[in-house]
Amino acid sequence: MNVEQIQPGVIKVTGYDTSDFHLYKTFECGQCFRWNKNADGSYVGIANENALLIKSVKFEDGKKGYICATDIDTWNNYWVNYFSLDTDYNAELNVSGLDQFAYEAYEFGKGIRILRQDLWETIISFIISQRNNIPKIKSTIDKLCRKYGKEVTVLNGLYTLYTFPNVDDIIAAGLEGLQGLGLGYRDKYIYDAAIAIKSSRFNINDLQCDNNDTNRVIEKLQEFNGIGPKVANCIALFGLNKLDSFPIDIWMERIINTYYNGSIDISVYGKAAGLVQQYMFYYIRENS
DNA sequence: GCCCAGGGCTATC
DNA sequence: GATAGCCATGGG
Repeated sequence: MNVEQIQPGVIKVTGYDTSDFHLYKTFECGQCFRWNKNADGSYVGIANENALLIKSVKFEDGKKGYICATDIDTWNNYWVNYFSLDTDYNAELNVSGLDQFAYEAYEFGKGIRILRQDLWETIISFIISQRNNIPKIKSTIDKLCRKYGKEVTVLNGLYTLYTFPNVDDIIAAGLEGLQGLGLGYRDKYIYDAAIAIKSSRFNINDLQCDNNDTNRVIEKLQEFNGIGPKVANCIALFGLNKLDSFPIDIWMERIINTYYNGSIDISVYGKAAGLVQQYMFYYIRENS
C-alpha cells in the first residue's frame, strides 16, 4: 500500500483495487449501518470521531486506488486498522478448498473488508438489528445518533455527522429518552447494556484484551440481556475481529436449507469462516 | 393492508 | 434441550 498527500487533508491510496477493497460491497453488505453513499459513488462516514470521505478512482497512470479526505497519519493509525487492510484475506482463506456455493459467493463478494468497528457501537447496533430489516436498522440508529450523539461538522462544512452515543449518553437519556426512536422492545436491552457496562458488572475491555477463543467471547456476550447466539456472533465478527465467528440469521438459514441440506460444517472454512459467511450473506441478498 | 426483518425471551414440556 | 408464542416497528 502506498499513501501520499495530494493536497492538504486529501490523500491518495494505491496498491489496492476493488478485488481487495470494494466500497459498495464493504459498506452495503450488512455489517455496518452508518456509512452513506453519495451520488458519485463515494462514501462518507464517522467512526470513533474520525470522519472519512472515500472514493474509488482510476488514476491517469492506469492504477486503481482511493482518494480520501483525511490525513496520512489518521489513515495509517486508524483507517488501515478499521478496514483490516493489514490483513491479507488470500492468506486467511483456502479458496481452492471451497465448496461450490461458497466459491460462487466468494467470487461475487470478494472485495468485502470485514470492518473492525467500535465494540460498544457494534453491541448496540446488533441489539437493534434483531428482527429488523437493514433499512430500518439504519434509520433507527441514525435517529439515535442525531438525538444523543455529538454533532460534528467535517470537510469544510460539507457534512454534518453525528458520533455514536457513548455509555454515559445512553444512561443520561434514560429508558424514557430512548422511546420514540423506533427501537421497539429493544430499548430496554440497550439501556440495560449501558447500565451493565457503567456499573462494571460487565467489562467489555476484557473482551477486547481477550486472547481467548471465539466461542468463549460469544458465550460471554450472551450474558447481556437481549444478546443471543446470532447477535453475539455478529459482535464478535464486526466488533472484536473474530474472523472465524459465523452468524446465522434468517438469510443464512435459507442458504443452509437450500444448499447444505439443512446443516453446514463451518470448520471446513477454517479461521476465515466469518468472511465466507459474509460473502454468502451478501451474495444471497444481492440476488434476491 | 399485509408480510417480513442480520432474534431472543419466557413458559411449557 | 427442544419447541411455541410473544415481542414493537416501519420498510417494501
